[in-house]
Amino acid sequence: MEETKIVTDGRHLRSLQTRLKLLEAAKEVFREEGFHKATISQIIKRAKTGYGTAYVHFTGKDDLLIVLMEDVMTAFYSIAEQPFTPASRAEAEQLILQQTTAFLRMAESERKMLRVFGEAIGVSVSAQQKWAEIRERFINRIAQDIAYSQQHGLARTGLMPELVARGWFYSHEMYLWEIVRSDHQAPLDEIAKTLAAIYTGGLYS
Amino acid sequence: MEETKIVTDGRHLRSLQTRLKLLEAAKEVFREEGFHKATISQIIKRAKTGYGTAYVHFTGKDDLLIVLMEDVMTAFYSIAEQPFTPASRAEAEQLILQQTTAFLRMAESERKMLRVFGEAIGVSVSAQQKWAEIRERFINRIAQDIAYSQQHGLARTGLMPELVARGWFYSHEMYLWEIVRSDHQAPLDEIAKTLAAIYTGGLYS
DNA sequence: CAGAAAAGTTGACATAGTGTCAATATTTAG
DNA sequence: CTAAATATTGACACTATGTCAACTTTTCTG
Repeated sequence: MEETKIVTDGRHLRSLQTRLKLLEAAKEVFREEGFHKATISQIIKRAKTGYGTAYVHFTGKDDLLIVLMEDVMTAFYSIAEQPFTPASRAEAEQLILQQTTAFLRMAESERKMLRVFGEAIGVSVSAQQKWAEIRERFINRIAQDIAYSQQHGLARTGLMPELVARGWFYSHEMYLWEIVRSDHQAPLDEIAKTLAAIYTGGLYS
Repeated sequence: MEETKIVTDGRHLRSLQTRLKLLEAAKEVFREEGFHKATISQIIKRAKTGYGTAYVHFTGKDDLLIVLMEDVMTAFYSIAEQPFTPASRAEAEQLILQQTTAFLRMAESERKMLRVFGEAIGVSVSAQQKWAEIRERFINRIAQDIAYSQQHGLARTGLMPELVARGWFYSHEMYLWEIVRSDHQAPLDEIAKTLAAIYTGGLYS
């Protein structure tokens, strides 16, 4: 049974301070340099700690980044967990457009850290796992929404909700990275409109 | 004006031999170790050349891999360049399912090298660029196909072909990486069916 | 065909970063 | 005040990269 105890212990307090200094420094260095170019030496220098200290508090660069990602993750989760109980097809379409838009806007508002994270996903196994967590949570939730629509006679049956949800998330995820890198040509709303339209109505209907 | 000259020159011949030995060795090492774990030392050892030699022929590990990707790329291009001139909506749907299936099967048949390439994309800028080339070529071609369908009254208008094509490719690309990593749960044909169904008919039609 | 020039090959070296650990400093407890 | 517990530190060993001056092989030329 794990328990979060409030520690007034001065030693733990100092340790906690150091940990926070390191996290703060890491955030700055990551934003300025990106994941690959950022080094432990840069981080400890800015945090004003010794080299080894970083390895006492974190297992390495990945670990440092993953802790920093928690904030961004909660924002993601709040989008995924939006209630979805439409009574009509029109309402369903509206909700989906809303969710799509919120998802893409996130890319814009959290651009800096997501850029670093996107870079890390390619390199670090633990960053990859963390992202997979976010992704699976999203996909599960969307799959639930699809099942709901199918059960209420709003959406066509005969397609597996989990597979549709995965396809949905994948196209959104890639557009997210595009926006994070500022590679996108079209305005954000146009992208959201297109994604939602294809997902709900398809190209040939 | 560039020209491919046939060289009978013994020096160039030796050089070419070395280059090929390096490429062959690199292919083997990459497949066995993956991109990150593979080292130049391993490669030159297997190619039986000196360390510096690798850097005479290639600018680094990325460059070596990119040359090896050419084969895989041509296979991809042949799928993208399949003719698409359907006369009816049914024919269009059939062609799309075919293309989707071919794309996903590629992931299976070229799994080994694609796995390495997928790893490299996260690390190496040049691998990233090479993949972007493949992607853009695909997207352009699909956008053309969509425009064709729109112009012939088969597909709905009011959506930008380029944006739809991008969404299409993105969901396919991610499923491709999933298959490459053998992470996929559903059988390949089920995935293809779902992707094609959503793309053509949407979820709510 | 000798020997100079050109082209190709090589491994030792400088550089850069990681992660570890024995020594050191600080805090708490008796 | 001293010993034990905890936290911090930087020097060190290690791994890999990319460069370059020296060396080898091939071609050219008188």
